Amino acid sequence: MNKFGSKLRELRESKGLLLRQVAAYLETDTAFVSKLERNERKAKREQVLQLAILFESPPNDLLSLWLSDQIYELVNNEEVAVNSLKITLKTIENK
Amino acid sequence: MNKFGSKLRELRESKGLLLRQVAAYLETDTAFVSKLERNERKAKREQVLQLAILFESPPNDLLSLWLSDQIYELVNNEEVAVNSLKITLKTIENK
DNA sequence: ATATATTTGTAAATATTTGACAAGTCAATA
DNA sequence: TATTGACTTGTCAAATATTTACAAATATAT
Repeated sequence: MNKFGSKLRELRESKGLLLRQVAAYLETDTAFVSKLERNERKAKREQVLQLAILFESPPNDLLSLWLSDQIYELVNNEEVAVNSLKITLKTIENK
Repeated sequence: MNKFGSKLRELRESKGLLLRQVAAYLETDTAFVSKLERNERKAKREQVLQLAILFESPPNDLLSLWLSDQIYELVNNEEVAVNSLKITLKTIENK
């Protein structure tokens, strides 16, 4: 769904930061950050890492949500979504 | 990896078809089909369905491999790949 | 009402993907 | 060894998609 964006908003609000402060940190505008939070735009991998630093959050936690959103976006609507995910998991887990 | 392309080649060879015959069926050229088989090009969803008909193979089987390749391509290289896949699975399975 | 924060819309710039073709390799065999 | 047929590789312009920055709209708070 929008796990990454929701987390971002949660972290931002818990720190009492404004969109424009996060935007400045990422060297972009508030519209972009707003869109990140509502999953209307996709963050670059590098931006996820920067945000992890800003929010003192484990990078892999944010990366997992960020990647998961992308996977969801890819497989969502496909009847074979679950099956395909399982195939991929097996493939990866068997190195 | 290249599950879809490998399956395609396997099916094509088992039917004794030439690349150009499959290409004609898909209204494209042999180079494109060759690239599909070697995962150098991505088939359109519609082409997967056409191929399922040509090879009398269950559409969902081919679609699963086709989608799985795309998921793999997306998460491959990411340390958090497995974790992200599991998150996505849970999200989808809980409807 | 004003000021500040956030969201929405969009046009131009960028980037990515596609499709079609030409030229290449390879293997079989005349 | 020349030819043929099957497949692979490389290129590149056209078609698509994505990104970006900005302006405008809306919402929230004082």
